[in-house]
Amino acid sequence: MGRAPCCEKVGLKKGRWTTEEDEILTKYIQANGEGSWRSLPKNAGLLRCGKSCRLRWINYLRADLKRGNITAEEEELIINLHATLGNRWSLIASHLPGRTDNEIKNYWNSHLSRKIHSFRRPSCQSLPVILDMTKAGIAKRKGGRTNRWEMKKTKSYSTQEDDGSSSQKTVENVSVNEVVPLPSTPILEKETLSTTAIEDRMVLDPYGEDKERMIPVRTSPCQDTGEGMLGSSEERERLVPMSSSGEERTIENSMLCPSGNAETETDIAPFESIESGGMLCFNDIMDNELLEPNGDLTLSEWGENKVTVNVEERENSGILSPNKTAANNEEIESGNLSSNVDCGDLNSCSSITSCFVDECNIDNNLDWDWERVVQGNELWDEKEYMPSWLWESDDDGKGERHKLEDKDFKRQNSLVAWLFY
DNA sequence: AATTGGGACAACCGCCGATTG
DNA sequence: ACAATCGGCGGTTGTCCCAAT
Repeated sequence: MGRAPCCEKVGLKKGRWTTEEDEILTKYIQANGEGSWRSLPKNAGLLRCGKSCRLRWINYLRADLKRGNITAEEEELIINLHATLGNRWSLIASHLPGRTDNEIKNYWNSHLSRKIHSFRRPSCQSLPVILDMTKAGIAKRKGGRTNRWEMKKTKSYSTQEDDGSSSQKTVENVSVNEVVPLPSTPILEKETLSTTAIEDRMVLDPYGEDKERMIPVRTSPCQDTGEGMLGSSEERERLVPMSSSGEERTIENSMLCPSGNAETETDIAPFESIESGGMLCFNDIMDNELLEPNGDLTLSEWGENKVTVNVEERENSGILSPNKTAANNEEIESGNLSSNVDCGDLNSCSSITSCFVDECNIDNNLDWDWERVVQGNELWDEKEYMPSWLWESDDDGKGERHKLEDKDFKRQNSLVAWLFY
């Protein structure tokens, strides 16, 4: 039996709120307090749904709301929190006084996700995605209007350049036809995902009592200096999980990326990373995609070593406890990860750092060769308009991890569909 | 000056968990 | 134990505005 609608929909006004309505609602709540949203419109004399009233009050009429643009500090915090919490906007908002979940969500979708998108790095070659739209045969635009966000960004940030902190955010000489990564973004990520953020995540760990867990902080493979979100590589190395006995357990960098080392893989680090921070890396996705019908998880990790792990065995062995599995499922079902096409836009992924950056071995000394990036443009397979990086090997040979068998052609297609639609 | 395309964001929708009777 | 209700959340849509053509 379906739920009754929250209110009678007939005769109710929809759309933008007028100042008169705002006044009525504000006065009513000031007089009677929040709550009883269902009956509020009737009592207040508003032709609005109770939910609509609540939303209007929470998002715009509350006195404690902060007005104005998101500051750099807030943006930093949002990025940090999103990396940890995923799309839990209300949780993120709770860390930003005066900001609402809706506001943050909109800001993320319109500003930050774009940044992340434009900085998406497709392979271990540390190449950002450069889509030659004319080659790819997509998104042919009529007009030549400059990307508005770029304009706004340039306009808005240029005024801040004086203090030297934001000059990195200005984009210059950007060719219209190319999605060129913002040179600033690595710095941005490096700055924003600092060790302070790690501490925050530790606090935020919903499984705080589980000492076996460690909040994984994914190091951006986009760092060209080896300094990732954690800062220096030494800092990353220091970040090792502690068992309940206080004994260090080394998981190399498997939290960030499976290393291909069998011993490391038994730690199933990527799965821990899922539940700890709601973060899923590319391999998580791949792993899900490659889940065999019999429950075996085929992990063609990083090439040569194809490791098959039976989920049941893992659970029994305590590597992945049932509740952890449940957590995984929850994450997956809740949309943080969907192995089907519904996931669609990468915006929907739980984490900026999890969706598309982590198929890379972070130990790679990442070099951003911008010239090559612009000139090379080899990411699309011209024959099929498919991004060849998905399964073509990296030049160091490790890249075979993404090279699927020919017989898996259907999977390739489904994976591509999942990634791009 | 009109048209067009797209960004920003306010608002809506549907689902879910908690609470209540 | 069950159904109804409520509040809250996240995803999506609709509308407004603006710059480019």
